Amino acid sequence: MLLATWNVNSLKARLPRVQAWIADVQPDVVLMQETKMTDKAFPALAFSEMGYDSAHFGQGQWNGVAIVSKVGLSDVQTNFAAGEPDAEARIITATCGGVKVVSVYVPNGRALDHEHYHYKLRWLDSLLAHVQAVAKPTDALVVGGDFNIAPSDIDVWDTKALEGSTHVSAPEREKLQALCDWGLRDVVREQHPEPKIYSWWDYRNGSFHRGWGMRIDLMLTTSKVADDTTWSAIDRNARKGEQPSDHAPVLIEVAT
DNA sequence: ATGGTGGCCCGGCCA
Repeated sequence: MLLATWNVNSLKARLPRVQAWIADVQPDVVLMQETKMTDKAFPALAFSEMGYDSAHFGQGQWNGVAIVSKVGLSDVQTNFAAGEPDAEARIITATCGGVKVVSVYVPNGRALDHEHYHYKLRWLDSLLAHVQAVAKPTDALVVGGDFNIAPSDIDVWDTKALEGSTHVSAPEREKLQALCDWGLRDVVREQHPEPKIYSWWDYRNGSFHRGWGMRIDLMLTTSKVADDTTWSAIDRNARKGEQPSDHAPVLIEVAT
């Protein structure tokens, strides 16, 4: 079972690239973020024509998350399953091929002294509560998406350039660690200890070509999935060419 | 390295 996560940065703008990528890679499940569209505008037909079921939680201009699957899609839950619902469309959960999957778009945070950063930290608390509500650590669970957190310094191109900014601060990394303490594992990092594996590069400054990236798109899995993961990768080729997203897809292959 | 891009939708916000 091949599962992917991809922040597409507008599914309207990216649909040709997304369709071409799916046709090429043939993933079983794709978790998407930043679709930036309403549920009504979501191109479910484009996916069903390719053999995929889909579920979308959108709000319009910003955010928006989706799950597409060719191994079944049921038990769809939009928003948090516990506590106060988020005002924004950032999380959707479903069961695909016997695996509980969650597509998440964690708030960016903007700056450490910004209110949005506190929203980010609260959101990560809610994510832990959500995970605890929908699964047990012994279940087969994948929480994938744009976490807007680089788990450690090896996940950024230059730690000095990022001092004092979001994505690398201790409080948000501790929230990520809390998810791992519950039972989630960063399976891509486990399989790839090497540096310079990034999933996002700013559109500005020629960042992609200069290698100025961060690994902020993660596939966190419980051990039931991690122990059966035979292969994983970040498809940086998808960051190249015409009208790319600023994020690359992250993939894991799980033996079934 | 604090914007030289690219989304949103059409002036400025957001990433």
